[in-house]
Order: sequence, then C-alpha cells, then structure tokens
Amino acid sequence: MPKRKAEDNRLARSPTMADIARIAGVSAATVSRALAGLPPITEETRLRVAQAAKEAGYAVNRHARSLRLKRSKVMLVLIPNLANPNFPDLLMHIDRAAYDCGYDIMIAHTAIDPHRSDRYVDELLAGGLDGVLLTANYCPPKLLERISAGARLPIVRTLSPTPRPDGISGVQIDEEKAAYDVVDHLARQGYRRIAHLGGPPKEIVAIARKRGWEKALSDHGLDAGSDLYVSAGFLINDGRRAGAELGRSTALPDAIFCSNDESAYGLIAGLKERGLRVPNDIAVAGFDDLSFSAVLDPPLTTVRLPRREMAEKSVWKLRALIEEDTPNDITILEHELLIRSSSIRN
Amino acid sequence: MPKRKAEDNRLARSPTMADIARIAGVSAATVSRALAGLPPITEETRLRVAQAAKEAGYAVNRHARSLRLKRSKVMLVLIPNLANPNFPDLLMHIDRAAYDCGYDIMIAHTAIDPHRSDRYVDELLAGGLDGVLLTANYCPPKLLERISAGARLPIVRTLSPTPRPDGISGVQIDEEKAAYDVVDHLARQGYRRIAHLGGPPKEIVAIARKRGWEKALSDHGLDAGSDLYVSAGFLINDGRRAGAELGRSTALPDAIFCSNDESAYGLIAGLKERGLRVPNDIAVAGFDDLSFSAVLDPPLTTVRLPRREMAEKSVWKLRALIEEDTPNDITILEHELLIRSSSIRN
DNA sequence: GTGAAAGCGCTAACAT
DNA sequence: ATGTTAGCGCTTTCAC
Repeated sequence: MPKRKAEDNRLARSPTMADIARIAGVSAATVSRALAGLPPITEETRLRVAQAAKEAGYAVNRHARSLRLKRSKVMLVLIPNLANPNFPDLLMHIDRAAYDCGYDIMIAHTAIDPHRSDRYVDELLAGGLDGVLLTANYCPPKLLERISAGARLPIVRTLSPTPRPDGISGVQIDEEKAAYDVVDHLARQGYRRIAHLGGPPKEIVAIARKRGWEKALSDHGLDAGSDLYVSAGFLINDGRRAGAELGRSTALPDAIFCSNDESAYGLIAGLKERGLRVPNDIAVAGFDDLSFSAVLDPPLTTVRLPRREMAEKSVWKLRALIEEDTPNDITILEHELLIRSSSIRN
Repeated sequence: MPKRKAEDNRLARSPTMADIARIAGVSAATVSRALAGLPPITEETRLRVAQAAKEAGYAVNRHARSLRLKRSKVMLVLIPNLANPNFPDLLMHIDRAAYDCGYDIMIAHTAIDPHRSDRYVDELLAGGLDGVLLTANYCPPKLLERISAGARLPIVRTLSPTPRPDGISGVQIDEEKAAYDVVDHLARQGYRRIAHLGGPPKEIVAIARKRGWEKALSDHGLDAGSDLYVSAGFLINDGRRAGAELGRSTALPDAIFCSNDESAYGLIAGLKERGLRVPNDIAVAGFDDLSFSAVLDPPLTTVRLPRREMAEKSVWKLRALIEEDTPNDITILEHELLIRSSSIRN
C-alpha cells in the first residue's frame, strides 16, 4: 500500500451539490430538484443526477438544508429518567415511528441538570429543533410560560398523564382507572385487606394510582385504613424495604397493589426473605408490565402500558403539530389488565 | 384575555444575532464574539450583549452555526438493538458524558432497516454529524470501505468487542477472560459438570464467552462434552426453553454458565418449572449484571459490565477523535465477578 | 475593540 | 425544463 501524507487520510472534502451539478452537467438548482423528485424536470436528467450523486457518495448537508428551510426534521425527546425501564421499549418505538416519518431524534436526559431543558426550549424557538416529545410530566417552566402566553408550540407529552390542562398535547392512559381495575380484580379474588405500596407522593402517576386504589376499595366496601398504605419509591429496593417492614407492627394485608412493577419485584423479594409465600400468604400486583414480570417467580399480575401505541401516537401527533398546525389535544389509550399467578391463590 | 389573530399564536420569529446586535447597539460580529467569550472585547460590551441576549431569549441557531463551522457538536449513537437491557444505563451515561463535553446525541436504531446506517455514514461524511458511536459489533459496510481506503473517521465502538482489528477505536472488556472467571469460580465451588448456555453462535460476544468457558474447563481438567453445550438466544424465553429441555436425554449438569443474564433468568424459571432448585440442584451464573439480577430469586452470580466506564470512555475517545485527530486504539476495561447465591450451595 | 463583508451548502422565486 | 440569484444565521478574516 502506498504511503500517504497525513492530509490524505482525511478524505477529500465530501461532495456538495455544486460538485454533483458539475459532474452531471447541470446547475445546482436542478440537482436539488432532481434529488427531491420535484416536478418540472425530465426523467432523463433526474436519472443522470441521481447516478452522479450515487457515484460520488453525495449526501445533502442537513444543516444547510435546515437553515434554508427553517425546518430540521429533528424531534427532541426529553427523558427525565432513563433508568425507568419503560424506556428501551418506548424509545425503540419512538425511533421507529420518527424514522418512518422522516425525522431523526435527539435525546436529552434532563435529570442531570435542570437548566438543560431550558436550553432546548430556546433551541426549539430558535429553529434548531422541530418539536419536543416530553416523556414525563415535567415540563420546562420556560415552555409553560410561552404556552400560557398563547404560543402553540409543537410539544407532546407521553408516558405520564397531564397534571392538569396545561395546553400541551398528550398521549396517555387513564392511570386511575387502570389502578382501579387491578384492585377491583384483587377484591373479586376474595382479598379483603388490600394494601397499596404507593410511589413518591408527589409523582402524578403515583397520585392517580393511589386514587384508583382508594376508589376500588370504597366501591367494594373495603377499608383503606392507614395501616394499608405505604409510601415508597419506584425502585426495586424501595419495594424490598417495604417488604421487609410490612405488617411488622400490625396485621399483614392479604394482598398488595404496588404502584409499579419494579417496586413489586423488590416487595416480593422482601416478603420471601421473611419466609412469606406469594400469592398464598399474600398476593401481589404491579403496574407497567415490564418484560421481566412474565418470568418472575411467581409471574406478576400487572397493567400493560401500551408503550408502542404511546410512542407511535405521540410521534404522529407531534408531526401533525409540526407540519399541519393542528390543535392541541389529549389522546387516552386503552390499558389492559394482565392477570398472572401472583394474584391467584392456588 | 384579549382575542388574538391566528398569527399571533405563533410567537414572533425568534431573535437572531442581528436582533441582539440592534438591541445592544453593536454589530452581529461583536455579538458572536461576546457570546463566545472571545478575547478582543471589553468586559462592558460583553455584559451588555449577554444581557440583551438573555432578555430576548436568544439562542444560536445550531444549523447556521454548524454550516459555518463545519462542525455540529452532534454525536450519533447507532444502536442495533434497543431491547438489549444494557441500554438504558449505557445510554444514560453516554448522554451525560456527551452533554458534559458540549455534544448532543442523536440515536438511530439500526435493526429496523439495514440501509439506515448507510445513510448516516453519508451524513457523517457530508458534515451533518461529528462522529458515530457504535454500540455493537456491526459496522456499516460503507464505513469499513472508507476506513480500509485509509480514511480516519471519528468512530468508536463499545459494548461489543472488535471482531478483528478493523481500524475502529473501541472501548470494551475482555469477554473471554470474564467468562473464564465465572467458570473458574464455579469449578472452585466444586462443580464438575459445568454446562454452557451459549448465545447465538455467530454473535461475537457469544463466541468469546464460549471460548472462556472451554478454556476454564480445560484448565480445571474438566470435560466440555457436547451434552454440556446448548446454543440458545440472548432472550429470557430462549433460556426458559433451554431450562425446560436441559438434561432430558442425558444427565443433568450440576452448574450452568449462561451467556447473559436474560437467558439465565429464563433458564432459572424453566428449571423451577421442572421442580429443580437453584443452586441446590443446579447452580446458575450469568453475564452482564442487569439491575434485576440482584433481586432475582436466588440473586444471580454474574459479571458486572462496566457500562458507565464504557459509556464515558467511548464518548471521550470519540471526542478526541473529532477534535484532536488522535490515533485509533482499543481500550480494555476491567470487569468484575459478582458472586451471589445462585452459584453457592447452601 | 469593533464593524463590514464574505461565504458555509442549500432551496425557491424568478428569469429564460 | 433549466439556470441565475438571493438569502437562511452564523463566524471570521480583514479593515479601521
């Protein structure tokens, strides 16, 4: 192999439209039209240009295009907490749906630095981004300001319900109803002392799920006494701690509805450490339907979050907001109760 | 609230440098320098400009900047399989490290469409992207072409080891050695018939892990008979199926090293379904250290993948490649054997 | 220390 | 059907 000078290693600057134009013997404007497949052009030149572009390994420079069009074909996904195990799945479907619509996605994990999300709002406004997908309740204050000032920005919230009408479009499930369904199922199984392992008390989903629990108990004429409610976190270890503590001072419940699958995993581990059997000594149900829930010992009764539909619908909604200036609205998706052995006495 | 005309809803076009220049009573060039904090400028004007920018809610237009600088401050993360549960963690740290270096990340899930990755290679070359982080063995053929033609492109591979020297920088662990350590541990526990639930036979990590298993057996004078090797997939259900089948026709092994944690989860579930106890009837070990592995019943012996270090080091390496034209190289990180009860007879 | 001007690569209005 | 031209918003010489 011949020796090369250092500069040769960096490939010659990649071709621009002007280069392709020269090769194909047309003007840059024609190249642009040909590649975009826009009408006033002969099939023959279109082919010739396509050929030249392909051979030269040409790709449009996205920044030049975005600058000109004032549209970037990029959606930003704001993720408060990537450790949330709903994400891989959600993100996968978001990516897929966005790709199918011709968008690329940028992601930003906002838990790190609260100022970070504000920067992206500025970018959105400055034209660097076409839209924002919020995968949580949290919305940068700057955004809310603009919106309440009457701006119609391309933003969609998913995974988390809307705290209260705030002018942001959403794709969500009825969290309270879903929680109700779980507890209703437990009650119908004959459980009477149905406890709730709640999530962080300020989290909107935790609040909604707790409300569903209360309502179902009340509808079944059951008691939601304070010894039946434990506030924990959403993590495995939060559940484990609760499992180790639960009922130490008072009577054990006979079933526990956990605010999410992860805390249920921990709870079950904690109960087992104490020698209790699930579901025979105590039934357990979760919420989310993470993939591990099906192979847990015992398999976990839970609510299936329609992650794929959430992802797709929110991308589509965002696209509509970007491209068609549609009105804001909230879409409620169906959830599904998955009954597995953790809640069925055998 | 006063009624607005439709147009008023779209906020007035967001400010550009020219606007800020006008407000601050300077030229656009000065604004640019002031905001960048570049030398020949008085502290006083710098402040005045900063003030004006802040009040106007100014943000630079990333596309205009990228076009001018021929540098976008965007790294693309190519993800072959987002369902891989190593990702949330890895991605979180990648995002964090990139943010700290002033980069944004775009993600592209390549499993969907094999042509997709080629598009990004063109974009990389066209200046739309600064660099690419491959989170798998797979590398777009177009990339390999360029590289073997002598191009030094800013690309880093992580999570997966390099198949063979291919000119791409990497951040990885010694997969074979790590597998060796697991099997060595099992052998030292006194297990003699140590089986391997291997991953897909063409996957590079599966090959390396299998090789580690063979080597450790051989070093301990143990047999790696064909009845001790089962090829499966990396998913829970693959393991479960294996667990249901294992030893049906021949004697059961007394320990099984699974090529990843997920298949180990399934395997354990499958064994339990057959009434076998882990580890007393059969010991199990995995590879990856997913967060659930610690709360599994029993907690799973496994290898900790240094996901955070992988993420950070690969981002740093990519940055160096982009900004400093450093040579390609491979970094091997330390792994750690996590011994938990699934491999310790009680 | 600051301003004027050029130009990054592209697309769209207008001319031919 | 195709070419010419202007300009998107920014940074950076080069003058002053």
